[in-house]
Amino acid sequence: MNIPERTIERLSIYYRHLYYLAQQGTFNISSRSLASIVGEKPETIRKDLSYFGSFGKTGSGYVVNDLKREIAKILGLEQGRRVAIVGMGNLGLALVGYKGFEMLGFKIAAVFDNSLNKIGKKYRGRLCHNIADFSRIARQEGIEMVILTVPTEAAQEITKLVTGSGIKALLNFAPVHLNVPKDVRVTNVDLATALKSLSFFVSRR
Amino acid sequence: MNIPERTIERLSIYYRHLYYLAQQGTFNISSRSLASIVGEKPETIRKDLSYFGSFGKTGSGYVVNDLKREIAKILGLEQGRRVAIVGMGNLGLALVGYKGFEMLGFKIAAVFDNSLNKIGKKYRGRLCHNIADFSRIARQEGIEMVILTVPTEAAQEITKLVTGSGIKALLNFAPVHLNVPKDVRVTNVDLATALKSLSFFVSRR
DNA sequence: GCATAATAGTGAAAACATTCACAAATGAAT
DNA sequence: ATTCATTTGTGAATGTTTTCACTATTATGC
Repeated sequence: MNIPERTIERLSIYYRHLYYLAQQGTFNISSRSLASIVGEKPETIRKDLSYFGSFGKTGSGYVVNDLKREIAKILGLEQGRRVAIVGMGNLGLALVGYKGFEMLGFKIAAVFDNSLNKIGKKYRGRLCHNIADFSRIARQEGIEMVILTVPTEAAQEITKLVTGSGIKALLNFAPVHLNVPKDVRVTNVDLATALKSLSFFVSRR
Repeated sequence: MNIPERTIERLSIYYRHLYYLAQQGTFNISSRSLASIVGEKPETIRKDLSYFGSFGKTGSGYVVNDLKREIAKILGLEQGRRVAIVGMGNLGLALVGYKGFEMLGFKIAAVFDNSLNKIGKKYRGRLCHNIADFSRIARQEGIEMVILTVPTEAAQEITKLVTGSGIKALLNFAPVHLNVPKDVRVTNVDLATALKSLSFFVSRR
């Protein structure tokens, strides 16, 4: 069966809210209530979950902790994935300090740059490595995913280096389309694009 | 006619690449070449454009500058929209310095925070205002869109303040679903979610 | 224990988005 | 001038995602 991409995105969102709910001690939740929290429709949530199994109980809904665990399993969050950030500019720096990542089971295990000003310095307790050493250190640290916050001009070249070292998942903040081998997954986060899309809706009001 | 949401997102991406192409002096481009640059199919590009008119010329493709201008018109980028950033934490700070915004016709006209440590300070040349004065300053500065980089706990409350001042477009970085009046548009950028979605694809390899 | 309300799960229908495939127009080459 | 290659724009076909609507199950109140 083919699982819609949007389903995966939504599962991530459900996960986060289940995390909050668990924290504040909520035991049970119906698809209806969860829907109103996450801003979706109840049937969307039920359908999304149905791709992976059936986790609820007719009449009373879902057990928050169980559902949270199931989604973690689906998304592969249980193993505490190890992530590297490449590019210690403003954005990279902001992301090293972003609590959301660690909270959800990601471990920022290494950071890289190519500038001599930055290599050897510590950023929130993490030693900045020379990007030239990526391959060795990535292996050593068990890096599985890379967050790319390098300047646009450098993005493609560094992508080549990184995928050449066996990385199969990239979160790319540079506003370019990266050419990668077929088995590598890229997710683009394009801040200016998000803003431009919004602008369209401002215009047509 | 109903324009697909993805079409709008893609137009933004086309726009940026047309901008680059224009800068480097490219005069003409076919849907085929543009497609390979932006990572889409040629017919997707043509279909996307067809919702708004017909801008190409059979046999020779599109004039880069003209198409760029047309898309700018569609997305409402021509008027140099004025944007405020609310929340001068790490992420807000990184975004004030993000060149992509200004380059594409957005003007970061004001920044806000609620902390006395930050109010009155300058961030990349912009005076940080007290969030309590939002309404007045937004009117004064002609703010149309807000980038929200406040802590999760504060996001809903500040959204209320901001929409209460007549703002109709929000780019939200806080990982919550914001409740807003029907005529307000919210785009969520959720960094941890993007990473989690990627994680799924790492798992299933 | 029974009636009523709440709720999950899910095929089927509807809505939405992409891709195909081709006609018509243009450009280039000779 | 004619042929051939290129390319757009677009209906139609296909594929994908969401929503509907219903069944079956569980919980609750009396």
